Formats: sequence, C-alpha cells, structure tokens
Amino acid sequence: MRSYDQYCALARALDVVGDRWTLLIMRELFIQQPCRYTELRYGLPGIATNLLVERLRELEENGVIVREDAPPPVATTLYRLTPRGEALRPVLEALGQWGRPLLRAAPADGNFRTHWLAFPLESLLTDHAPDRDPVTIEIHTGDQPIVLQTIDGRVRVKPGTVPHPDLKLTGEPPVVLRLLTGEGDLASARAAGLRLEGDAKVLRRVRP
Amino acid sequence: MRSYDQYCALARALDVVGDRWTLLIMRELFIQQPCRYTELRYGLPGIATNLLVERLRELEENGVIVREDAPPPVATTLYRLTPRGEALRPVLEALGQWGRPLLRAAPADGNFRTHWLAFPLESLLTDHAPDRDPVTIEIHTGDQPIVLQTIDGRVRVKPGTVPHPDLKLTGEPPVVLRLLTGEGDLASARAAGLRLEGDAKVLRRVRP
DNA sequence: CAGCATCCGCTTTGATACTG
DNA sequence: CAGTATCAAAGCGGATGCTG
Repeated sequence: MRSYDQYCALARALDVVGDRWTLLIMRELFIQQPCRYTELRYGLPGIATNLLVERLRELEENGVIVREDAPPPVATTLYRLTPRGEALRPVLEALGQWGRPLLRAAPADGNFRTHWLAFPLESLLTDHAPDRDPVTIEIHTGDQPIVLQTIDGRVRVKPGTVPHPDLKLTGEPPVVLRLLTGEGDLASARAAGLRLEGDAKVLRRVRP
Repeated sequence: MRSYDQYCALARALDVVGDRWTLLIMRELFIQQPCRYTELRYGLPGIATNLLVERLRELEENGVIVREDAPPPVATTLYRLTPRGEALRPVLEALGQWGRPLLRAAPADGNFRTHWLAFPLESLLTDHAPDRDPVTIEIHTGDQPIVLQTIDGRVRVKPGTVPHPDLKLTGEPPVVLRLLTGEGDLASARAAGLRLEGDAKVLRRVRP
C-alpha cells in the first residue's frame, strides 16, 4: 500500500499494519504462534495465497515478525512475532473490544474458526479464585474443540480436549461467546441451545 | 471494501474502520470535532475528494459519525462522532503509541499539520500539580501555533495563541514532540534548534 | 467557495492454476 | 506443503466539472 506520507504516529502505524488482511494475520500469530504458512491460511479464510506471502514479507521487512526454520525433524519454516510485533497486542485488544457489539447484530454468519475465541477469552476472562485448584472448561463449537484452563490467575485457551474437564460446553459459537463474556446469562444460553455437562459453577470463577 | 466475512470481533471491526483512510478520518474528528468537509480535507493531505465523501457516508451508515447542520449564521454541514465513534479512542491511542517509534526513524519527512500533535499530547501528558495555578504553553511549529493548557489534572491542546503563555516553544515538529513526550531532554532539544521563551520549569509539570 | 460527482490511468486485490 | 504466476475486477489517486 502507498504510504500516507504523514508525520504522524497513527499514519506511520497504518503504513505498517493498515493494509488489508495484515491485522488479521497478526491475530493468527497471536493465537497460534509460532505457526506455519498452511496454519495461517486455514485461519484466514478468503485470503489469496499471493497476498498472504506478500504481507508476511512486508511484516518481516518491518521487523514485526520473523521467519525461522522448524526444528530438525520437520523441514518447514515457522512464523513468529518479534517483541515489536507482540507490542501490537493492545491494538488488537482495543479493536476487538470495539468490534464485539457487531457480533450481536448478525448472529453467526460468515466463516468461523474456534481458535479465534482464544484471543478475546484470554484477554477478557480472569481467574477470580487463583488460590483454589485450577479449573478446566472444554468447549465444543465450530470446527474443533478447545480447552479453557485457569493458571496463575489468568485463563489459557488451547485446542484439543482434556481427560476430565470440570465443565463441558456444547453449542453455537455466538451462544458460547455471549455466555463466557458475560453478555448473556446461563438461562438464555440454555434457551439458545447450549448444553452443559459438569459443574456450571466454575463459570462464575472466570466470567468478567 | 469487501467484508472479511468472519465471525470474529476483530474482523468485524475492520469491516467498519479497516478501509484505507478511515482511521485517519477518525483522527481528524477526534481532534477537530465537530468540523466541516473542508477542514477534514485539510487535515488529510493526499486523500481524493470522492474517497473522503464515500468514507464519510460509510461511517455514517455504520453509526460511527453523524452529519448535522451548522447553527443558523452559517449554512454548512458539520461532522461529529457518535458515542460509538468516541468509543474508538482506545484504538487510536494504542495504534498511535505503537507507531511513535516509527517517527524517530525518519525525521520530519512527509506532510505535517500542527493540530495532529493534539491527540498524542492530550493522551500522553498530565498535570502533575493540578492544585496549583494552571499553566499554558504556546507551541510554534508546523503550519499554525497551538496552545497547551492544564485543566482538571489533564492537558488540553487548542489551535491559536494566548496573551501571556508561561512558556513559548519554537522549533521543528520532531524536536518539539520528543521534548514534550519525554523521549528527549531539554539539552538535546536546544541542540536541535529549539527556542524557549519563558519558564522552562513548567515542562516538568506536564511531561510523562 | 463548500460539497460533492464523474471520469480515467494506475495499483491492489481475489481467484485460480501451476511448480519445486 | 509452501509458495509463484497470471489475469480479470475492484479500488485508489488525481484531475476536472457541476451546483448551490
């Protein structure tokens, strides 16, 4: 993209990350880092392959990400955020916060990847009883199961399942999201088709 | 711009404000609101007139800004942020913060408008002695003078001059900016050609 | 002159096909 | 798997024209 050519911090920032797709690529890296080209592409439905390559190159040139060779067993390259890239977290959090009301408007249309939940959940939820035993919540929605677990007063989200989760949620993405972020309560979530197995009280432990 | 078509808050936010120029239009409104078409255009050197009109219409459709008729004496329309638009402030602050190091890289190239300083200065500076008499600093750089004044523990920046400012700064934009944001000290600012008239101690009162 | 609308050459994007 | 190549369509920048 052409530079805005303005002596202004905001304009300079947009010169680097204001291109189409760029901030969504950053989202993927924040969630999946370090990850490979194909994983990025899966998390970015709709992007053209040439654009992904070009953006990655630009981000590398600007010191926001680095490419590195994967450890010996596999022969592929991995993409990772630099400290400068990590420093963009507040930007993604602020933009995501601002965009959340837009998800209520049109329910569940568009593409969806379950791992996209990781970023908002990790930044929004906290463990209100960090001294008690950690809890795990398994979430079944979208394209793959994820697990939410408390650790050090924070919440971690990872793909996969665990042997004995304290709670298992199954339902449509908007329903799960509204319940966990505190926008909707348990009753309305059930009414919207959410199924719960286990101890629903652990929700209070992490909801904002 | 085409929608990313992703059920993700960040992607939805970018559907609304991710277009080229859009966030810079928001910058102008945060600084100048309410303001007229021509003022916006002056603050956005390089934008095509049709793009400005189109972006303003999109922002209005999305409930981020409103158009309103100016009060009787003049017959023009004014653009203003809605509460929803104001809610974008943390995004601009975060992006601006992240972009600031980029200003050090290439000194003072590109277009510049003095009023662009208002946003970072108001969000970065605070009055460390809110109980004492307010102070005013007149800044002469770029295309017009601006005045920085303390009020209610915060700092306000407005275009123009005042009768008897406590301090008057004159110099190149990067020098002024570095001094006020605390990235550079007084000695290096002087060395870079900054001229001061008045009480330099008031700088300590507002610098971060 | 403020506030657009239209036109045109150029660049960027999106979709798909192709390659080591 | 991890990209490169190609090309049509859309978007952008700049100029210019129109209307009150």
